[in-house]
Amino acid sequence: MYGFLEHRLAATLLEFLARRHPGVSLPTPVIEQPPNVELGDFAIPMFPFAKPLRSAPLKIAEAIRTEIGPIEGIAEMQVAPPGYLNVRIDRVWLTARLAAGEKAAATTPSGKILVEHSSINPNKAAHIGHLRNAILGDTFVRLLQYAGREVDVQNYIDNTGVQVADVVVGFTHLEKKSRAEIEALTRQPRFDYYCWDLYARVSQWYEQSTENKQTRLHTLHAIEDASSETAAIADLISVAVLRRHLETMDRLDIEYDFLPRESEILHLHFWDSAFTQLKDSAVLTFESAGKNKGCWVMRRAGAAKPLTTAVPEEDPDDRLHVIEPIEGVDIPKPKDIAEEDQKVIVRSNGTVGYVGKDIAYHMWKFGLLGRDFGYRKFYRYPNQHDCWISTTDGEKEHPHFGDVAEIYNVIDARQSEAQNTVVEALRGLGHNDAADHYTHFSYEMVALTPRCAAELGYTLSEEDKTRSYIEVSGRKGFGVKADDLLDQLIASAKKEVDARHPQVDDPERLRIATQIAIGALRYFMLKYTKQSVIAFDFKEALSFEGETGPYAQYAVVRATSIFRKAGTDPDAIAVEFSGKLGKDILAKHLTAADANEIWELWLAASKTSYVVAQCIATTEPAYLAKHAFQLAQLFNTFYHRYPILSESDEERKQFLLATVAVVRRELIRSLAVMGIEAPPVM
RNA sequence: GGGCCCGUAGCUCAAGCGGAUAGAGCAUCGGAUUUCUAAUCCGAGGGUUGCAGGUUCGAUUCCUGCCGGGCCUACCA
Repeated sequence: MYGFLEHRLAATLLEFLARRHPGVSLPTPVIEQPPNVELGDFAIPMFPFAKPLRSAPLKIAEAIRTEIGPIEGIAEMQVAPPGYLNVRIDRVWLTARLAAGEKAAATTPSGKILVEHSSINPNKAAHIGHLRNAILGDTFVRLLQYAGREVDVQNYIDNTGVQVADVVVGFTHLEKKSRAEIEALTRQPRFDYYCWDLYARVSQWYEQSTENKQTRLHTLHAIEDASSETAAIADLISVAVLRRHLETMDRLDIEYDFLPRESEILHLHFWDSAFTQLKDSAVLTFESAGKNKGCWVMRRAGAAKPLTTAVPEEDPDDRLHVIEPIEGVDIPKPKDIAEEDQKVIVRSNGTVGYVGKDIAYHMWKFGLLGRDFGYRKFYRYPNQHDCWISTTDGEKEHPHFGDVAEIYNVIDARQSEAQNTVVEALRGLGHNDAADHYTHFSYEMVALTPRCAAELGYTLSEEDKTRSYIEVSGRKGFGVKADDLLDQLIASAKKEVDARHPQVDDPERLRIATQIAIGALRYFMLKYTKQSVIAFDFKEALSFEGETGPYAQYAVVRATSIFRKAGTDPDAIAVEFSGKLGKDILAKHLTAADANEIWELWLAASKTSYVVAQCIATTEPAYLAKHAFQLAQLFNTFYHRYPILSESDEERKQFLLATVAVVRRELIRSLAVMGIEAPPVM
């Protein structure tokens, strides 16, 4: 509603100025909100018009005010020094519509959108870094759906890389387990935790001898042969861990539609198809000499001349790659600088790297590959929604995945180089339209504060102690597991609920505590802007007070309890106010002496769709978190200042109730987009 | 070396395309509960927006140069 009015105001203003000053090129008016409601609801700085119109800002504002004529939804305009045109919304116009529950005007019909998120390597338990990814991704999905878009959610499973091989090595070489024994272990409730520890042990074991390290290579090769025992074990492990990840994310109401796996990209020869096209269009070139001799390479944009002295040992930690220096390992400096402008896609031994497979996968996403996955049902959510997985020979009947016009990849900022390579490959193939609709939804990592690391029992170097944060490391088993954090949050919330509501039965108390825990966690991950590194701290994450999910949930609970006490239905009351009688009451109470404070609530409540649109345009869900918090904050202040049920003026009481009803509805909607439910009591 | 990101109150973070007096939460201190139950509210203190220039009516925001920190830069995934 708010955005609709803003848009109308801007358009009318520009049209007016263009008519009044034909032939003058004018800047787009900036529309913002004045510092306080006393001044109005929109503020338009006139300074940018001063030069082109060769007139003083105040004079322009005055001319607009007196000459522009009536605009539907706008009540009046005022000129304010040093050069603003302040605009007041027609309060009855807006509130009556808002009470009716209208959402923003329908978006222009457009195709399906594919969102890829989570993409956790299926070799160990999910940790807080994965939570940020999944929560950002899932919230973005909900934002798109709120705006009326159709969305497919995909979770890319990298099940053939070294990270899975490492855990296989752990089972077969460290623990000397048979396939049957491993299979029995996969049925443990938290098999992913077992793998978490084992993965860390394997990394240490590799460092003990070069012989041990050889095992990794042999295992990796064995996995590539789909008919081998090792491949069967790898599949057993990765599928079991994947199932655990789905369960963990389901605790947070995060669901997927399709799980494309790297094994199928390999076995269904996606790469062959992509490779042919990439060669034909000369995106890839063969190196016959030099450092990259025998490789197929891509030229890299804005490339680098590394001066690396210390370093690299891989830790292929999902799509969130962590690279850690290994002491005593010295890598020679690259000599030929020109070769550093190249990105190796196919190695000299003929095997294709990760980026190559990603290029093929993205060609498939846009329907440009000419091949498709096989599909079978893999996981059914409690709400009967099916999640599909890729296979080589699937079911005949399946939904149509891929082949979309627009995609979003929720992937850590550390991967932007790789993401750019994929986009450039698409451009090189002539698919500029696809490249233009490829969005890397980039965000910063979650790290641990030194204090948090110490709490987890890790001993830190003196250098680490001085850092503001320390990266998590799957390879070292250094991090906070997602399920552990959730368990801790639930336990903490449960204690409070138990103390406050002894009359409620225990299963219900647990249900409420779980909703609060999810609210706290999801809000925590959303309140930071994407480009901010979250330095994870238990104290902050476990907080239920102040700018938190439970604070907003509590506002809804309070609002709900007013209606329960009053014995009325909030939505019915709101709708009544869109009628003639309601409008009369609104007109009376919104223009009263103390009306500004209550009007602020209505105004804030009118912004949900506007904020959602902003979140989508900027791929920044944090704005919605802020919106929900502000609504809750305004409501809490209002709640304290205005006793509602004891209001003696019946008409005013209805007005206050309508205010609560609308704010409550918008708060519930906003929280729902963040995947947060308000419990019945708190 | 090159690319991307960050530096704002004691701490953690905000600040729509450059706009009016730089805002929240936490922490600290002082208040509010016969009420729609305080996971709440009210108030106070706390800022040379890393430093130095530049652009202009106006800069936390844009440009340049420093200082400090992070990530990326591999025939790993």
